[in-house]
Amino acid sequence: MSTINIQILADTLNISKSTVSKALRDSHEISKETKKKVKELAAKMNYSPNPYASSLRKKKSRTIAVVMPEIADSFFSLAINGIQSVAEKKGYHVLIYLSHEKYTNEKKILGEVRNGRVDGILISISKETKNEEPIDKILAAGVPVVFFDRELESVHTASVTTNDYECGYVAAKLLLQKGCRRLLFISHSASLPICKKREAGFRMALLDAGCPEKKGQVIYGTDNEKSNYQLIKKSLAAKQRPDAILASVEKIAIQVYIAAQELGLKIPEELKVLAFSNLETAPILNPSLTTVTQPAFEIGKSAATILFKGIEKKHFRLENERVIIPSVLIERRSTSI
Amino acid sequence: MSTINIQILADTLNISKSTVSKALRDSHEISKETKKKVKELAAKMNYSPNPYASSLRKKKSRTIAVVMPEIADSFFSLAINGIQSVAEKKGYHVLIYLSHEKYTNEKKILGEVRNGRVDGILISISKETKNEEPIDKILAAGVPVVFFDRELESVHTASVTTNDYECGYVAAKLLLQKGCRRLLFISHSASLPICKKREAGFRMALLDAGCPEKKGQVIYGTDNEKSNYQLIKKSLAAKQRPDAILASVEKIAIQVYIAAQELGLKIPEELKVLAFSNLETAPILNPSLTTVTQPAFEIGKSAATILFKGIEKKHFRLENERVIIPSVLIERRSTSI
DNA sequence: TTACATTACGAAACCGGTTTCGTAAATAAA
DNA sequence: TTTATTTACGAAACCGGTTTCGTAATGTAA
Repeated sequence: MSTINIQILADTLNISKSTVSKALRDSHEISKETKKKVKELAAKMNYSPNPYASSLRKKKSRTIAVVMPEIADSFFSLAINGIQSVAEKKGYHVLIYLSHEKYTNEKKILGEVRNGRVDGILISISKETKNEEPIDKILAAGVPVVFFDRELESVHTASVTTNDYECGYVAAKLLLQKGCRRLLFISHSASLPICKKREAGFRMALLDAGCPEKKGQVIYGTDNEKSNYQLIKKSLAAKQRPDAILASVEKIAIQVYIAAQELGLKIPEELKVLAFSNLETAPILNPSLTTVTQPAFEIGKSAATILFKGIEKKHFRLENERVIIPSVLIERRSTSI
Repeated sequence: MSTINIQILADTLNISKSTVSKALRDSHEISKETKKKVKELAAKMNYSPNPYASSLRKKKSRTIAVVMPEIADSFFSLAINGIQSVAEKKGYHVLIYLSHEKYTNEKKILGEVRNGRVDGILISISKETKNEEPIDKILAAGVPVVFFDRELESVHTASVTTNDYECGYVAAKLLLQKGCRRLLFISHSASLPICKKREAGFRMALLDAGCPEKKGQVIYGTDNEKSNYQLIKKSLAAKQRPDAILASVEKIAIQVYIAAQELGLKIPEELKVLAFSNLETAPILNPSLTTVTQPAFEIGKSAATILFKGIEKKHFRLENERVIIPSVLIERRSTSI
């Protein structure tokens, strides 16, 4: 903790601390000579004002919070990159919180950022989250909130998402076009809006193609990679095994590859695979993976941009901002005929 | 910004704010009944104390900063995970800063966390960083700093790294054992200690194997993926092309795969590849990639643990802490004979 | 009954800035 | 020359907590 403060500067120069404060922030009330003296001394003494003292008085923290389920995931790291790029330009600091997909963690986190710690919040909700109360409390406290990717639809605030329904539809359609008939959608959540939309698109594509609804055409993974692996392996080892898998997230796709490899199932000949994924390695997988690639960086960037509007413009109506940035389907070998 | 503060609680209950403050923190000076009243009202009003007011008085922010070159990289996201897991348990908040491999960015960031904003700093330096001044200033201000992965050796403080020299040696040795003779080490920096150590280990293995030192056996990549791709492609297209590549970082390995694919060079038959990498997809690449896998999570966890010792124990001597957590060589198909 | 200790609380200082407001001195306008 | 205005600065309040210290009321020991 630096022991040098504005009072020391003032005493050293035999002026008042108000003068120092104003001089450092280029107030018109202060003469050029005084400003020069003050700034030189400040530089010499490596003085930098305590941000919390300033925050207390100004009621602005110049800090935002990013609340996410996890970080070791291509989508989320790219999204943070996008968020950070905007925050950096604006001169804001970024606090990172991980819910680890638990509602209770998320609730606790949200309780800790409701009290002036941050000027705004970007959040991608946990799988478990259904209750809007923690977020509503934040909004009630006047702190702007923007959802990115995973939203809670019942909360009236801005969101930046991608066209999940369409992507689910298009992905399933591609698999159908490639001649697959026993499609399996492996989702990482039965309740998250993004997953439900992808699932709905998937189901609709099957209906449109005249495929009868079958039970077991959608299964739900967990957060545990091993149990997902078991689940997938079991499903791929069944007599009536799927001939195509659509994975809702990259972590599941990886387990599908491993399970298929383990079982000696050839992709794409015996099993086609398509995944929602931001894996940089998709083009060099064995075989290269067809993906629905989300604009992760742009989602982060756009969400942050909207958040800053909400922070800086008092009468900006966040709840009217519902941005949808389309994902891109990139065909690769894992779905070739 | 929540408008409800300790004064409002006090007024509502017709007691003083000192009593409220003490009651909320279970001071022995306050009677059970008063504590109960205060806590109930606080809960009812969703009161949560302003952390910056508290920080100002206590001279503790319960916040740490993590300064890294980038975040969209498996190593760094896993490291953050490790850091976060410790911070969470300790009840600390985590600020994330990205230097984007630029010294000037890093310097600016370090200037902004020297003033009470954080109680400690975890840093992995940028490629460009050679000057210890910004970090020394922080240490001089009494803020503990711990390096993780990328350290600045001239600064006297704690560091958590991996056994880079040995890994460089072992990796090269493996490639030699597989019959390769024209090894190429592609490094992402000529100056970073971790890269220099890996390179030194690599060179030593070649010497020990009686391979004459050749120029061009080590080349240096940039931060730009396209230019790395060009560099690699050029090198692989040369007459005397390498028969094995050791990549110092996963981003480079990916470009090697893409370039080899583009040139129709078969891995591992015509080119063996080994990379320092934390890619989750290493086992399912085409072909699966032999890696030196760094204990990213553990490095983050260990660095954070040491940092908190430095924060909490006044007389803990950080400069004596030099932890080295070994990496693991995992053989896969990309180096098979 | 007196002296001393304990309990429970409030007033005020404090952390380190920012902001408001008052004012002396210098300058401009009348 | 007098009055109005501008310039440049300082004193003090303020942000919202925490902490120190003083003290009235009650309890306990001598």
